[in-house]
Amino acid sequence: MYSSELIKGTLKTIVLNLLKEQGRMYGYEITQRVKDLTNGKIQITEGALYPTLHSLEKSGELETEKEYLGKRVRKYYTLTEQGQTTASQKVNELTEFMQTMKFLLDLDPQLGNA
Amino acid sequence: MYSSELIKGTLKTIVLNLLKEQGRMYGYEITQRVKDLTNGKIQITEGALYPTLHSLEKSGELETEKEYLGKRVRKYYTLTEQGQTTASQKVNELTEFMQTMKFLLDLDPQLGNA
DNA sequence: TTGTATACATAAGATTGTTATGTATATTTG
DNA sequence: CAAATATACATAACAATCTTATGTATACAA
Repeated sequence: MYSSELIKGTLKTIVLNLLKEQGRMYGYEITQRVKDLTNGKIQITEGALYPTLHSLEKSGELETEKEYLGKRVRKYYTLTEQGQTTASQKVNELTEFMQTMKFLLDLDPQLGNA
Repeated sequence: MYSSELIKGTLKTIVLNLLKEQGRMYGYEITQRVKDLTNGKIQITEGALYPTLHSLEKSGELETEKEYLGKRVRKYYTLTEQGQTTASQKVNELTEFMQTMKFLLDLDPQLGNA
């Protein structure tokens, strides 16, 4: 598990990117998928995820449809067109940021990028 | 300039690493060095830096000596032994986190690490 | 002499996470 | 079958950490 400060600021990007690749997911599924994909190293808490999903929906990046499994409810999220654009931008920004950080930490001196 | 959320959680690592490489720096110098090294893409604000330096000093990672240039004061920071250990740990953690994030964002599918 | 740079510091406010709690159904296990 | 665990949503109190604004003070450039 990584110290939680690191995850700050990347959560929206993770969610948007996952939805871009998977097409349609519900909240709980996102937490499990991220946990699986990272061998438990990144664990999104529900207290962080649900407010983030609501916020992304409010700002027009996501739309929802409810589905009923027997009596239980699931809220599926999909990217809007705007959300697709935002997803790409966020991923690009994070990628560039990580390259800059690598350079700053002298981990990839040969790259010479900044 | 990167959106500021991304910098959250990496500031301590940046500072500790810089001091590890440079040996001795003062606050303002750190802001300028980071700005230069990243072509202005990462700009540490003083409102973020000084509290961080004070916190790192309080927790025993840094020690200070004052220097006077005429009438002006400068506070030079150096890593303690504990600070050197912390610096390495933080850099390692951030590096691993970035690899995990890369994998999660599917930027390096061939690596297969997580 | 006025603006910009250097150099420190702190406080109010915003953002975004953790931890705790709540509700409710479904499934597994002793 | 009862109890624990997993699924699935949600929100609130609290904490950490950043931005923005403000303050003090000296040095230098236009």
